[in-house]
Amino acid sequence: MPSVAVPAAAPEPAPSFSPLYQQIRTLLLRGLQGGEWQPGQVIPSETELAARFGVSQGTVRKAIDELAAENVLVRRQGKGTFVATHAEQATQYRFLRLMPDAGGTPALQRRLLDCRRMRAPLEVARLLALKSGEAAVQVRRLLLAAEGAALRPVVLDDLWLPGGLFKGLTAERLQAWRGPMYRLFEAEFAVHMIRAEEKLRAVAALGDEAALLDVAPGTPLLSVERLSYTYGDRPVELRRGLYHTSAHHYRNELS
Amino acid sequence: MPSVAVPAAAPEPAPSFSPLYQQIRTLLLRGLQGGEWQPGQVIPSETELAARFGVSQGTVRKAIDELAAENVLVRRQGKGTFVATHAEQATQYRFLRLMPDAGGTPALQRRLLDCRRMRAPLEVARLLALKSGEAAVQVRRLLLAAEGAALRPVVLDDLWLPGGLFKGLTAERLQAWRGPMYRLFEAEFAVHMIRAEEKLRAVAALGDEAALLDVAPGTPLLSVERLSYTYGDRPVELRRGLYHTSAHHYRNELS
DNA sequence: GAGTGGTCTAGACCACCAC
DNA sequence: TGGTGGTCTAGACCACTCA
Repeated sequence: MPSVAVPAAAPEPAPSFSPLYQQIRTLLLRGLQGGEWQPGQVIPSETELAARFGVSQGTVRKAIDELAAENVLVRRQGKGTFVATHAEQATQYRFLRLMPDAGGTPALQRRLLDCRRMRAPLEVARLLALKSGEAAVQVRRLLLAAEGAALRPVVLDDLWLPGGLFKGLTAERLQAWRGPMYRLFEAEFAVHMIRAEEKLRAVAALGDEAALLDVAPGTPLLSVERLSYTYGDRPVELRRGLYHTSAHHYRNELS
Repeated sequence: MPSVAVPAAAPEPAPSFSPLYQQIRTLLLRGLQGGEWQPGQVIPSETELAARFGVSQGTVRKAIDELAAENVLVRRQGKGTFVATHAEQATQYRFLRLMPDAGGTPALQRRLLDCRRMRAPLEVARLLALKSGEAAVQVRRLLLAAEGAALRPVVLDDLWLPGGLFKGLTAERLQAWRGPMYRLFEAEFAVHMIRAEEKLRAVAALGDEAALLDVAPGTPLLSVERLSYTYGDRPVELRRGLYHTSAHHYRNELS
């Protein structure tokens, strides 16, 4: 008779069982979401977290393992575990899968075209989970690749951001910023993109798009619609990119 | 003087240190490559493998964890660990990222257009690491989606396979096969695709492609060039798909 | 040399599955 | 009821980093 089997009132009724390390994972995410640890900073050591949460170091390790696999945390042997950031060279264009056909790394320049506040269009509001009529910031920009001596436009990006989160985002602010846009969002607006979903399709370049990308109207372009999420699966950016794929391609790995 | 610092001839000179669990991982991969365990079958239990390799169960577990993360193995609690296969419903179109805009699952029908043996074209030979002049099998087929009562072509696939591996692959064989093509490759030719790399771009439909996809010439199509690999990073399939993305899109997740 | 993550072990117990 | 993977622990030792 190993178990006494008393069906006493369970303290956790419906959601039932969840492994300890998953609970620790949730606590870590809560700390990240609450800003207890900032992007680029170290979090406490595994031993310290284990003591704080009252579990063994191995359990904390498993929680961190998962977050590291999702690129939310980054382990560095001998140094500690860090909050992922879009600041570092290696992860600068973490979400950009565009590659030059010739090989090598992208090396793109930016050109800001527009930045304005507006009422979120219906579709944008729906995808960003905004109330109808809520404010949004729209940004339009070009990415250009050096081709010999000339600069050739390759990507035309249109972004929509929740106005409430991005108070004070202006063209001047964007213009002055050196570095990846997502880094600006982290540093100035405490918005940290941790994952994204993309929908790709082939479309024909329209008049104004064609002009900006310096292609003939009707040229096939790769349309990349991206919805980016922060902690808690909250959508915080809608981006529609048009990629001119004559000398570049979108790279993906499947397994 | 804790270390004696005798620069004796090291037993493992250059590649140096490799964790035990990585070595176990390699041994497991070797077993898979050698056909010791077939797709869909169970591999021995963690305890048994631990005994066989002379390590602890936890070390085997970590090796299996990695292979499971790469979709090479599949864990099933209470049942065992299985070799991944393209046979099961859930993983039937493991490498196909095409989704209907309306939502839901693809539900596509196939139509074989062509299957012939030929000398591998230069570019194909290069990508598949074939010797120049070596035989290749070329397959062309359509995928069609039900749209109301009608069937609309959505994908035009062109495949090239190494002739040496796919002896006896004929149009009749393909025609008669019910189920995913990758499952046929597993079952009849012992070729197991475990990962793939894709390059996407937008292109204009050419005359014959347009006709087959039932679109006007010049229509933008999503070109998906896929190189699939089996164990040991050996390329075994080159596939070029043209996706008509008016009612479907290519879905991707970033993190 | 102190502190961090990385590896490895051994053993206990739980949840799921099949017989 | 027995076997499987899943969780959790505790402790040892290694490799890397930095002062």
